[in-house]
Amino acid sequence: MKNDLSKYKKTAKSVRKNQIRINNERRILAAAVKIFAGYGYQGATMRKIAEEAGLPKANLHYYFQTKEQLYRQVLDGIFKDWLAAANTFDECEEPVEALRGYIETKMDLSRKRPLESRIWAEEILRGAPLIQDQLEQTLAAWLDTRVKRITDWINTGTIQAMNPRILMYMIWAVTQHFPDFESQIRALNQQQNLSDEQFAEAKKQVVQTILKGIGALE
Amino acid sequence: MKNDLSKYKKTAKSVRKNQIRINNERRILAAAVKIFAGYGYQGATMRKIAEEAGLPKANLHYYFQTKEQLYRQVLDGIFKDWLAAANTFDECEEPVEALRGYIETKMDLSRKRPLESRIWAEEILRGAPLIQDQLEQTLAAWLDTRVKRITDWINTGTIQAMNPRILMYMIWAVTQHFPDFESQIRALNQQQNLSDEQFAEAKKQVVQTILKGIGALE
DNA sequence: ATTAATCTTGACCGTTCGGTCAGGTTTATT
DNA sequence: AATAAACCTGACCGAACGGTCAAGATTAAT
Repeated sequence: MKNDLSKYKKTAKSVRKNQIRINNERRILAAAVKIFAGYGYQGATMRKIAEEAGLPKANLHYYFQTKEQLYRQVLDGIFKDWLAAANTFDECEEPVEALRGYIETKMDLSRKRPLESRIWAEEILRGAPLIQDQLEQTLAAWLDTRVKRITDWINTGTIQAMNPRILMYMIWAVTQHFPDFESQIRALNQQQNLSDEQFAEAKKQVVQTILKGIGALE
Repeated sequence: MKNDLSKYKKTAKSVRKNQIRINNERRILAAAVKIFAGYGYQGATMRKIAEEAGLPKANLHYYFQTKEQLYRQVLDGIFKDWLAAANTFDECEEPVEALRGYIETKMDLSRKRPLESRIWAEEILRGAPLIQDQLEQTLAAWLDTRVKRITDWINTGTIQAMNPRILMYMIWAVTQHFPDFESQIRALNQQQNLSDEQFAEAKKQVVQTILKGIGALE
């Protein structure tokens, strides 16, 4: 009842009034991303998130009734960004440009938002208890349409025969490896995160290897 | 003091006596792998592990003083298997056979022991708080020698120029993706885990794509 | 100016966590 | 047979968890 937005009268002033709510929800969500990424769902505590957000713990429960609801909203935001990264894939006619654009976009997104990538990875690792439905419906449908496009390319002889699903799994695996296994890569790189130059090199090599690996280059 | 093995007198009988300890430690470790993999370090509880092992909780603390020590032993076991998988890499002279063998061995290991792969992934995801030293020393040294071998191949013109480290990251990413993201793959595969045939196809395509991608095939 | 809605918060609650321990049982040694 | 070492376990502990709530403060509507 407390958080039922429908009771807001939609006057100009009450809409602006929401600014407090909007601001605080944003602060809390940003803090939640940091804490969930750093400690995992179970390791994250409402106390830590409240500290990070600079708000009393009870205030978090005013905007998000439970820890699980807060976590769900974080996951929803990640899922949307995740799917949005596919635009490049759809915009290009040519397989080489479509795949190159998609891989590069995913690499850049992973570089820019590593925390989100790690939250996603942990959720999948735990068996996707909260987003199984979205995976089975939204993501499965998303994948199906891309698989069809790749299959068309194969049938017209534009690229060599292969299983398109496995190709997509490989792309996801490689692009998400850099944020998800950042601490391992850092330990193997003289305790330094990849520099922008190193990351650019990695991106280039990933694109080259995959495109050449499926016979789309040279 | 209780668990100090050094106080065992090394007579024939006392060595056999250890059987109780050996059996129970094995049972507890096996249960710990299941629970840590299913719930993560924080989500796993000593109670759940005790239930899985069929022992009273206090008994776990008799063999492993703390949850963290139990977890460390689980991680150590995984790390050893992880490195042992590299034998194929070292046994072959030819780059194609060495890399193919290594990739296939890693794929098979991931298929056979997905729980261990997930525990490792979660530890890295959390920033490798307990195994940073091993990564920076043992694993870094391990990687260096393999990088040298690949560099030799490049210098002798056996394979094309590339960054060997990034190649290894890609191999790790792809091989570990299948167990780590199993629930995602399942959701995209009609709610069915990959069959043996599907997995064999994936293994073949992964090997082909990477080897061809670095110019080692055709 | 008054009322109502929204927001804020310290104090508190029941539950579960990792871990302890005393005292009993089983196994090995002599 | 007696002693000692190793093993077992129900009951318990303080700490930390997610979540609640009443009462006050702030903001919006009239």
